[in-house]
Amino acid sequence: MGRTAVSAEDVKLKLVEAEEPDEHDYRLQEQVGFILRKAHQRHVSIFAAHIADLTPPQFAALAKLHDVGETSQNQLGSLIAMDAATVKGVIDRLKARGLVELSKHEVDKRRLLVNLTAEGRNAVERLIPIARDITQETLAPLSAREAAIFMRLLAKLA
Amino acid sequence: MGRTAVSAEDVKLKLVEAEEPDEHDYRLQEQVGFILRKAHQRHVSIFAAHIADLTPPQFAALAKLHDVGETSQNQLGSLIAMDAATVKGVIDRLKARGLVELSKHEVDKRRLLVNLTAEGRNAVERLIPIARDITQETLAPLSAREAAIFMRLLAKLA
DNA sequence: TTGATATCATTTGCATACGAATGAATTTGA
DNA sequence: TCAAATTCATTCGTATGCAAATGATATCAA
Repeated sequence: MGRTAVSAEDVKLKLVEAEEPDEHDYRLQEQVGFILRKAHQRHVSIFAAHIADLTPPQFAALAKLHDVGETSQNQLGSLIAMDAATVKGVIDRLKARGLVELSKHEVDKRRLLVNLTAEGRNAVERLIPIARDITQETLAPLSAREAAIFMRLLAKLA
Repeated sequence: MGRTAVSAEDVKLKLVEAEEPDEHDYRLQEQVGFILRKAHQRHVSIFAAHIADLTPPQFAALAKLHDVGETSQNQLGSLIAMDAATVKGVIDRLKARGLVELSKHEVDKRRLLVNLTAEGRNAVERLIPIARDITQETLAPLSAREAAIFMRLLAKLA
Protein backbone atom coordinates (compact mmCIF):
# COMPACT_ATOMS: atom_id res chain seq x y z
CA MET A 1 0.00 0.00 0.00
CA GLY A 2 1.23 3.43 -0.97
CA ARG A 3 0.23 6.75 0.43
CA THR A 4 -3.15 6.83 1.98
CA ALA A 5 -5.42 9.82 2.32
CA VAL A 6 -5.49 11.20 5.82
CA SER A 7 -8.89 12.50 6.79
CA ALA A 8 -9.64 15.28 9.26
CA GLU A 9 -11.17 12.55 11.39
CA ASP A 10 -7.87 10.70 11.57
CA VAL A 11 -6.00 13.82 12.57
CA LYS A 12 -8.49 14.58 15.31
CA LEU A 13 -8.28 11.02 16.59
CA LYS A 14 -4.51 11.21 16.61
CA LEU A 15 -4.58 14.43 18.60
CA VAL A 16 -6.99 13.03 21.14
CA GLU A 17 -4.79 9.98 21.59
CA ALA A 18 -1.75 12.14 21.98
CA GLU A 19 -3.48 14.18 24.66
CA GLU A 20 -4.66 11.18 26.57
CA PRO A 21 -1.56 10.48 28.67
CA ASP A 22 -1.40 14.15 29.55
CA GLU A 23 -5.03 14.14 30.53
CA HIS A 24 -5.23 11.03 32.67
CA ASP A 25 -1.69 10.73 33.81
CA TYR A 26 -1.78 12.45 37.16
CA ARG A 27 1.24 11.69 39.27
CA LEU A 28 0.20 12.11 42.87
CA GLN A 29 3.73 11.50 44.11
CA GLU A 30 4.94 14.56 42.21
CA GLN A 31 2.32 17.01 43.45
CA VAL A 32 3.58 19.63 45.85
CA GLY A 33 0.72 19.12 48.29
CA PHE A 34 1.38 15.43 48.63
CA ILE A 35 5.11 15.85 49.17
CA LEU A 36 4.53 18.74 51.54
CA ARG A 37 2.32 16.49 53.62
CA LYS A 38 4.99 13.78 53.68
CA ALA A 39 7.77 16.20 54.56
CA HIS A 40 5.65 17.52 57.40
CA GLN A 41 4.98 14.00 58.61
CA ARG A 42 8.68 13.25 58.61
CA HIS A 43 9.43 16.37 60.61
CA VAL A 44 6.79 15.54 63.22
CA SER A 45 8.28 12.08 63.52
CA ILE A 46 11.79 13.48 64.04
CA PHE A 47 10.40 15.91 66.59
CA ALA A 48 8.71 13.12 68.53
CA ALA A 49 11.91 11.10 68.59
CA HIS A 50 13.73 13.97 70.31
CA ILE A 51 10.94 15.46 72.42
CA ALA A 52 8.53 12.78 73.45
CA ASP A 53 6.36 14.69 75.88
CA LEU A 54 5.44 17.72 73.78
CA THR A 55 4.02 18.09 70.29
CA PRO A 56 5.40 20.63 67.80
CA PRO A 57 2.38 22.95 68.29
CA GLN A 58 2.77 22.76 72.07
CA PHE A 59 6.45 23.57 71.84
CA ALA A 60 5.69 26.39 69.42
CA ALA A 61 3.32 27.93 71.96
CA LEU A 62 5.90 27.69 74.76
CA ALA A 63 8.72 29.03 72.60
CA LYS A 64 6.65 31.96 71.43
CA LEU A 65 5.53 32.79 74.97
CA HIS A 66 9.17 32.68 76.03
CA ASP A 67 9.93 35.09 73.23
CA VAL A 68 7.16 37.65 73.63
CA GLY A 69 6.01 37.17 77.21
CA GLU A 70 2.41 37.50 78.30
CA THR A 71 -0.19 37.68 75.51
CA SER A 72 -3.81 36.89 74.98
CA GLN A 73 -4.77 33.44 73.78
CA ASN A 74 -5.92 34.65 70.37
CA GLN A 75 -2.87 36.84 69.89
CA LEU A 76 -0.63 33.88 70.67
CA GLY A 77 -2.60 31.86 68.19
CA SER A 78 -1.98 34.32 65.40
CA LEU A 79 1.73 34.39 66.26
CA ILE A 80 2.01 30.63 65.85
CA ALA A 81 -0.51 30.22 63.01
CA MET A 82 -3.30 28.56 64.95
CA ASP A 83 -6.94 29.46 64.83
CA ALA A 84 -8.86 30.21 68.00
CA ALA A 85 -10.34 26.76 68.38
CA THR A 86 -7.01 25.00 67.95
CA VAL A 87 -5.01 27.25 70.22
CA LYS A 88 -7.52 26.79 72.98
CA GLY A 89 -6.96 23.05 73.03
CA VAL A 90 -3.19 23.45 73.00
CA ILE A 91 -3.23 25.97 75.86
CA ASP A 92 -5.67 23.87 77.87
CA ARG A 93 -3.30 20.93 77.74
CA LEU A 94 -0.26 23.03 78.60
CA LYS A 95 -2.17 24.49 81.52
CA ALA A 96 -3.21 21.05 82.75
CA ARG A 97 0.49 20.19 82.85
CA GLY A 98 1.44 23.32 84.73
CA LEU A 99 3.55 24.81 81.94
CA VAL A 100 1.40 27.91 81.43
CA GLU A 101 -1.01 29.86 83.59
CA LEU A 102 -4.04 31.89 82.62
CA SER A 103 -5.38 35.16 83.96
CA LYS A 104 -8.03 37.67 82.99
CA HIS A 105 -7.16 40.93 81.36
CA GLU A 106 -7.91 43.72 83.83
CA VAL A 107 -9.24 46.20 81.32
CA ASP A 108 -10.58 44.13 78.43
CA LYS A 109 -12.66 41.44 80.04
CA ARG A 110 -12.87 39.42 76.81
CA ARG A 111 -9.18 38.62 76.87
CA LEU A 112 -7.54 35.63 78.45
CA LEU A 113 -3.88 36.23 79.22
CA VAL A 114 -1.40 33.39 78.90
CA ASN A 115 1.93 33.21 80.71
CA LEU A 116 4.72 30.71 81.16
CA THR A 117 5.02 29.27 84.65
CA ALA A 118 8.49 28.84 86.16
CA GLU A 119 8.29 25.21 85.16
CA GLY A 120 7.24 26.16 81.65
CA ARG A 121 10.15 28.55 81.37
CA ASN A 122 12.58 25.89 82.52
CA ALA A 123 11.14 23.45 80.03
CA VAL A 124 11.50 25.81 77.06
CA GLU A 125 15.04 26.76 77.94
CA ARG A 126 16.00 23.13 78.35
CA LEU A 127 14.34 22.18 75.05
CA ILE A 128 15.55 24.97 72.76
CA PRO A 129 18.93 23.33 72.09
CA ILE A 130 17.13 20.09 71.30
CA ALA A 131 14.79 21.94 68.97
CA ARG A 132 17.84 23.19 67.12
CA ASP A 133 18.96 19.59 66.68
CA ILE A 134 15.52 18.73 65.33
CA THR A 135 15.79 21.47 62.74
CA GLN A 136 19.21 20.20 61.77
CA GLU A 137 18.11 16.61 61.47
CA THR A 138 15.08 17.58 59.42
CA LEU A 139 17.34 19.41 56.98
CA ALA A 140 20.03 16.74 57.04
CA PRO A 141 19.22 15.31 53.59
CA LEU A 142 20.25 18.67 52.13
CA SER A 143 23.69 20.24 51.91
CA ALA A 144 24.16 23.55 53.70
CA ARG A 145 23.80 25.37 50.40
CA GLU A 146 20.68 23.43 49.44
CA ALA A 147 19.17 23.96 52.89
CA ALA A 148 19.63 27.71 52.59
CA ILE A 149 17.93 27.76 49.18
CA PHE A 150 15.18 25.49 50.39
CA MET A 151 14.41 27.64 53.42
CA ARG A 152 14.24 30.75 51.27
CA LEU A 153 11.80 29.16 48.82
CA LEU A 154 9.75 27.44 51.51
CA ALA A 155 9.31 30.76 53.27
CA LYS A 156 7.96 32.22 50.05
CA LEU A 157 5.38 29.45 49.88
CA ALA A 158 4.19 29.70 53.48
CA MET B 1 41.87 55.81 83.65
CA GLY B 2 44.65 54.08 81.78
CA ARG B 3 44.94 50.40 80.98
CA THR B 4 43.25 48.09 83.41
CA ALA B 5 44.15 44.55 84.22
CA VAL B 6 41.76 42.06 82.65
CA SER B 7 41.22 39.00 84.77
CA ALA B 8 40.34 35.54 83.51
CA GLU B 9 37.01 36.04 85.27
CA ASP B 10 36.24 39.06 83.12
CA VAL B 11 37.03 37.19 79.95
CA LYS B 12 34.83 34.28 80.93
CA LEU B 13 31.99 36.63 81.80
CA LYS B 14 32.35 38.34 78.46
CA LEU B 15 32.19 35.02 76.63
CA VAL B 16 29.10 33.92 78.50
CA GLU B 17 27.38 37.17 77.68
CA ALA B 18 28.36 36.82 74.06
CA GLU B 19 26.87 33.32 73.96
CA GLU B 20 23.64 34.34 75.56
CA PRO B 21 21.82 35.64 72.50
CA ASP B 22 22.87 32.52 70.62
CA GLU B 23 21.61 30.34 73.43
CA HIS B 24 18.23 31.88 74.18
CA ASP B 25 17.47 33.45 70.87
CA TYR B 26 15.36 30.78 69.21
CA ARG B 27 13.49 32.06 66.20
CA LEU B 28 10.46 29.86 65.81
CA GLN B 29 9.47 31.59 62.58
CA GLU B 30 12.73 30.47 60.97
CA GLN B 31 12.55 26.81 61.92
CA VAL B 32 11.88 24.43 59.06
CA GLY B 33 9.18 22.53 60.97
CA PHE B 34 7.18 25.63 61.69
CA ILE B 35 7.32 26.90 58.10
CA LEU B 36 6.58 23.44 56.76
CA ARG B 37 3.46 23.37 58.88
CA LYS B 38 2.38 26.77 57.56
CA ALA B 39 3.08 25.85 53.94
CA HIS B 40 1.03 22.72 54.39
CA GLN B 41 -1.82 24.72 55.93
CA ARG B 42 -1.77 27.09 52.99
CA HIS B 43 -1.92 24.24 50.54
CA VAL B 44 -4.87 22.63 52.31
CA SER B 45 -6.65 25.96 52.23
CA ILE B 46 -6.05 26.35 48.48
CA PHE B 47 -7.24 22.80 47.95
CA ALA B 48 -10.44 23.44 49.89
CA ALA B 49 -11.13 26.56 47.83
CA HIS B 50 -11.05 24.53 44.62
CA ILE B 51 -12.46 21.20 45.79
CA ALA B 52 -14.93 21.76 48.57
CA ASP B 53 -16.35 18.28 48.95
CA LEU B 54 -13.16 16.25 49.29
CA THR B 55 -10.10 16.61 51.49
CA PRO B 56 -6.55 16.19 50.12
CA PRO B 57 -6.17 12.74 51.72
CA GLN B 58 -9.51 11.64 50.26
CA PHE B 59 -8.52 12.85 46.82
CA ALA B 60 -5.13 11.18 47.19
CA ALA B 61 -6.85 7.87 47.86
CA LEU B 62 -9.11 8.22 44.82
CA ALA B 63 -6.30 9.35 42.53
CA LYS B 64 -4.09 6.47 43.60
CA LEU B 65 -6.88 3.95 43.14
CA HIS B 66 -7.46 5.39 39.68
CA ASP B 67 -3.77 4.91 38.99
CA VAL B 68 -3.17 1.41 40.31
CA GLY B 69 -6.64 -0.13 40.34
CA GLU B 70 -7.83 -2.54 43.00
CA THR B 71 -5.61 -2.85 46.08
CA SER B 72 -5.91 -3.79 49.70
CA GLN B 73 -6.64 -1.08 52.21
CA ASN B 74 -3.22 -1.29 53.85
CA GLN B 75 -1.42 -1.36 50.53
CA LEU B 76 -3.28 1.74 49.45
CA GLY B 77 -2.31 3.34 52.73
CA SER B 78 1.37 2.76 52.14
CA LEU B 79 1.06 4.16 48.60
CA ILE B 80 -0.37 7.42 49.92
CA ALA B 81 1.62 7.62 53.16
CA MET B 82 -1.17 6.85 55.61
CA ASP B 83 -1.02 4.42 58.47
CA ALA B 84 -3.62 1.70 58.84
CA ALA B 85 -5.76 3.58 61.33
CA THR B 86 -5.89 6.72 59.24
CA VAL B 87 -6.57 5.05 55.91
CA LYS B 88 -9.45 3.14 57.41
CA GLY B 89 -11.25 6.35 58.32
CA VAL B 90 -10.63 7.86 54.90
CA ILE B 91 -11.89 4.76 53.06
CA ASP B 92 -14.91 4.47 55.35
CA ARG B 93 -15.97 7.98 54.43
CA LEU B 94 -15.37 7.47 50.72
CA LYS B 95 -17.41 4.28 50.89
CA ALA B 96 -20.24 6.03 52.71
CA ARG B 97 -20.37 8.45 49.79
CA GLY B 98 -20.38 5.73 47.17
CA LEU B 99 -17.00 6.63 45.66
CA VAL B 100 -15.29 3.35 46.52
CA GLU B 101 -16.49 -0.17 47.20
CA LEU B 102 -14.98 -2.88 49.37
CA SER B 103 -14.71 -6.61 48.87
CA LYS B 104 -12.94 -9.50 50.52
CA HIS B 105 -9.84 -11.03 49.02
CA GLU B 106 -10.71 -14.53 47.83
CA VAL B 107 -7.44 -16.14 48.80
CA ASP B 108 -6.06 -14.07 51.66
CA LYS B 109 -8.98 -13.59 53.98
CA ARG B 110 -7.20 -10.90 55.97
CA ARG B 111 -7.25 -8.46 53.09
CA LEU B 112 -9.92 -5.91 52.31
CA LEU B 113 -9.90 -4.91 48.66
CA VAL B 114 -10.74 -1.36 47.69
CA ASN B 115 -12.04 -0.31 44.29
CA LEU B 116 -13.35 2.83 42.66
CA THR B 117 -17.05 2.80 41.83
CA ALA B 118 -18.19 4.23 38.50
CA GLU B 119 -19.11 7.38 40.38
CA GLY B 120 -15.71 7.45 42.03
CA ARG B 121 -13.99 7.08 38.69
CA ASN B 122 -16.02 9.92 37.22
CA ALA B 123 -15.19 12.09 40.18
CA VAL B 124 -11.43 11.54 39.93
CA GLU B 125 -11.36 12.17 36.21
CA ARG B 126 -13.36 15.32 36.62
CA LEU B 127 -11.13 16.54 39.47
CA ILE B 128 -7.66 15.78 38.08
CA PRO B 129 -7.50 18.97 35.98
CA ILE B 130 -8.59 20.96 39.03
CA ALA B 131 -5.92 19.25 41.08
CA ARG B 132 -3.36 20.45 38.57
CA ASP B 133 -4.62 23.99 39.09
CA ILE B 134 -4.23 23.52 42.84
CA THR B 135 -0.61 22.47 42.40
CA GLN B 136 -0.03 25.50 40.21
CA GLU B 137 -1.62 27.91 42.62
CA THR B 138 0.31 26.46 45.54
CA LEU B 139 3.56 27.04 43.67
CA ALA B 140 2.50 30.42 42.31
CA PRO B 141 4.73 32.46 44.65
CA LEU B 142 7.74 30.87 42.94
CA SER B 143 9.05 31.37 39.43
CA ALA B 144 9.16 28.30 37.19
CA ARG B 145 12.84 27.95 37.89
CA GLU B 146 12.42 28.33 41.63
CA ALA B 147 9.52 25.87 41.64
CA ALA B 148 11.64 23.24 39.93
CA ILE B 149 14.44 23.69 42.45
CA PHE B 150 11.99 23.68 45.34
CA MET B 151 10.33 20.46 44.22
CA ARG B 152 13.67 18.74 43.87
CA LEU B 153 14.77 19.75 47.36
CA LEU B 154 11.38 19.09 48.95
CA ALA B 155 11.40 15.59 47.52
CA LYS B 156 14.78 15.01 49.16
CA LEU B 157 13.30 16.02 52.51
CA ALA B 158 10.17 13.89 52.31
C1' DT C 1 -26.18 57.75 73.38
C1' DT C 2 -27.23 53.81 71.16
C1' DG C 3 -27.48 50.64 67.49
C1' DA C 4 -24.46 48.21 64.31
C1' DT C 5 -19.91 46.01 64.00
C1' DA C 6 -16.06 43.90 65.43
C1' DT C 7 -13.26 41.19 68.54
C1' DC C 8 -12.22 37.46 71.98
C1' DA C 9 -13.21 33.18 73.50
C1' DT C 10 -15.82 28.85 73.69
C1' DT C 11 -18.24 24.92 71.94
C1' DT C 12 -19.62 21.46 68.57
C1' DG C 13 -18.85 18.60 64.71
C1' DC C 14 -16.00 16.57 61.45
C1' DA C 15 -11.51 14.94 59.46
C1' DT C 16 -6.74 13.70 59.59
C1' DA C 17 -2.77 11.48 62.17
C1' DC C 18 -0.54 8.17 64.96
C1' DG C 19 0.73 4.97 69.01
C1' DA C 20 -0.74 0.94 71.22
C1' DA C 21 -3.47 -3.05 71.89
C1' DT C 22 -6.14 -6.76 69.86
C1' DG C 23 -7.72 -10.50 66.92
C1' DA C 24 -7.76 -13.09 62.67
C1' DA C 25 -5.24 -15.12 59.02
C1' DT C 26 -0.92 -16.25 56.78
C1' DT C 27 3.91 -17.32 56.37
C1' DT C 28 8.22 -18.92 58.16
C1' DG C 29 11.48 -21.89 60.09
C1' DA C 30 13.26 -25.29 63.09
C1' DT D 1 4.35 -30.15 60.82
C1' DC D 2 3.48 -26.90 64.07
C1' DA D 3 4.88 -23.14 67.01
C1' DA D 4 6.66 -18.44 66.34
C1' DA D 5 6.69 -14.46 63.80
C1' DT D 6 4.44 -11.54 60.49
C1' DT D 7 0.77 -9.26 58.15
C1' DC D 8 -3.90 -7.15 57.68
C1' DA D 9 -7.38 -4.86 59.72
C1' DT D 10 -9.89 -2.83 63.63
C1' DT D 11 -10.48 -0.20 67.81
C1' DC D 12 -9.29 3.15 71.37
C1' DG D 13 -7.26 7.23 73.04
C1' DT D 14 -5.12 11.59 72.29
C1' DA D 15 -3.90 15.69 69.58
C1' DT D 16 -4.09 18.89 65.91
C1' DG D 17 -6.93 21.69 62.48
C1' DC D 18 -10.78 24.21 60.81
C1' DA D 19 -15.75 25.81 59.84
C1' DA D 20 -19.72 27.46 61.96
C1' DA D 21 -22.54 28.98 65.67
C1' DT D 22 -22.83 31.33 70.10
C1' DG D 23 -22.17 34.63 73.87
C1' DA D 24 -19.78 38.31 76.10
C1' DT D 25 -17.50 42.51 75.66
C1' DA D 26 -15.63 46.49 73.19
C1' DT D 27 -15.53 49.86 69.55
C1' DC D 28 -17.44 52.66 66.01
C1' DA D 29 -20.63 55.75 63.88
C1' DA D 30 -24.76 58.08 63.07
